[in-house]
Amino acid sequence: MEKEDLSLSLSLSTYTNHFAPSSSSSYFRQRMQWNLLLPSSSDRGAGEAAPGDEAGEAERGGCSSQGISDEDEDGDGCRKKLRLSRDQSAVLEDSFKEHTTLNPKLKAALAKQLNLRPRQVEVWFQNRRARTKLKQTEVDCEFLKKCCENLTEENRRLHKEVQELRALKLSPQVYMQMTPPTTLTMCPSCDRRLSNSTATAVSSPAEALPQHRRLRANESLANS
DNA sequence: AATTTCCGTCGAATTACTTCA
DNA sequence: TTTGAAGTAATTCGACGGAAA
Repeated sequence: MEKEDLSLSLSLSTYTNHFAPSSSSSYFRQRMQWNLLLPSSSDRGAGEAAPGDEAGEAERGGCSSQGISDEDEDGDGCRKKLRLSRDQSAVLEDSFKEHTTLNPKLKAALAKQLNLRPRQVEVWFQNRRARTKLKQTEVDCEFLKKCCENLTEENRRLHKEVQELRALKLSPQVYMQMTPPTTLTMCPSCDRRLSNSTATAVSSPAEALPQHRRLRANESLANS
């Protein structure tokens, strides 16, 4: 189901570390399950961040777009950036683990629970998907780089081998002692590779990468 | 049944802002 | 204190699919 979260942990951990929600994952998961069904008034909104809480920073700046009132959508046109509180991020994150896409019902429920506008929830999910994709791209890129290095090395080795064989051919004494090429069914290199091939998990990026993508494609299908 | 229009959502690109080293 | 980089919320735009007319 959630393979991509592996790749996400990189970026997200740096982000969530700001808020240091140590071991709060299960707490939030549970909380979300309850709250999505029973949005509680005790759930403080971002704008109501307690003093000393990191969430308080969300209100810095005077015209925060945080808060649920729809009248302040743009108003003076200022685009103050809110910082989602630790709680808000955790709930959204948990929700994203369940579904990477939103349906209108979930969007509304999350918005209500988190005291955000539905649009903000929508934007968060969009950006979150974008981050997921970016991370996956980085992982794919690293993998291809490794494959490229391996192939380069293999190519170098084969070139060397060809040179050695040519040298042998030019040396008559050694050459005459060799088995005629017509009876050579498999060169040593190929032979070696053949015996190794079963032990190689992934033989080419072309094989492995599509599998990456297939997994994710299946996941998104399952989520839709 | 086929076409058009509207609406909601998406991804991609970009901007604007915050935080931190 | 200033500055640049990184992270991310928000905006814009074009594409697409589904529902209604």
